[in-house]
Amino acid sequence: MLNCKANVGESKANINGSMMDSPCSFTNGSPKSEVMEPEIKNKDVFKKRKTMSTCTEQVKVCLGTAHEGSLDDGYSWRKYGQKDILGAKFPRGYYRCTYRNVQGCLATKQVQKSDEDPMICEITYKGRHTCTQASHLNKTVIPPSKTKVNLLGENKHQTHQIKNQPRQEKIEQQPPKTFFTFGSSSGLEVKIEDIDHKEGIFPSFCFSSPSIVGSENGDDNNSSIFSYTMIENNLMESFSPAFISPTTSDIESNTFCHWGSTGLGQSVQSSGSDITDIVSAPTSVTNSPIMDLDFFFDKIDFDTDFPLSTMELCT
DNA sequence: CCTATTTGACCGGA
DNA sequence: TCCGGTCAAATAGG
Repeated sequence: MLNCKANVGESKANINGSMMDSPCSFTNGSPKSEVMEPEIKNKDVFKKRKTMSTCTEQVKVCLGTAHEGSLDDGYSWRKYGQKDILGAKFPRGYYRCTYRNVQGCLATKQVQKSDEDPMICEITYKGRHTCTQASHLNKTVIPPSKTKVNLLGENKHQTHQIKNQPRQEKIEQQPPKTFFTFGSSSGLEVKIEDIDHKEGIFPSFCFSSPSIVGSENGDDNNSSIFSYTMIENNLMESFSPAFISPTTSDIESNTFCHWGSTGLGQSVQSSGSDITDIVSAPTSVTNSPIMDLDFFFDKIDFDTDFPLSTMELCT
């Protein structure tokens, strides 16, 4: 955990410059540890409310024709409640990590459909995964054949959003500092915003579906900027192995993004700080040298600058 | 039988 | 008192 903090600090990845203000309290040995220990002695206080709101991450996901169950961030979740929220058209679902009891993982998430667009799910993550989920590691790299990712830095409140909005490529007002863009104009757009904290709690997202190749929508992605192949062969090679390899020996996933496939193009937007966060964690574990991602991301605009030859590799 | 989901009740902060 | 979050019994599914 100290590493976590240290990395956050060192990784100048914090474009916003506010990362050091993070209230994230996931610090080993901290008396304020959020770990909720079962209060066996006193059953009356069993339902004592947790206070782990310091680390949250909000994500908006457009489901398209899929249902929310198909959303897969790489972790296993178990639903423990559903609640009608005042002023919201749709009930909010409450999920906790499947391994809560087994491994004491306190990660939770809330899923609620957007009022404005039922196709959009707002997912709020709370807490950090302390579990080690094999499924998470296994699912790491199953990207769609053609994707377009948009990772952009946000200055406002580091909120993560994930969206699938074919009609709007970008809705941010702030000039993006860095971004990838996977997927076509008709694809799934994923926007990630980090609201309350400066650490990436969930460094990766996986929108997986059984159909990856030859999906009914596969032909719609001809306009994709680059494909997974391209990412793997070109983009990812630009990073240290510790960063890109989902199969490294470390338990903590070193993967940056998970791409499953819905058969639709997908795009991901993430703040640069998150990218750094993602990188930082594995770095602290592996001690592997890692390149300066800020430099990297600041230099690249995948929408326009990626070599055409690379695109051709993807076809 | 085991695990996951549903759903009404309960808790407690605002 | 309201309402969001959680619990846990009932239920469903493999």
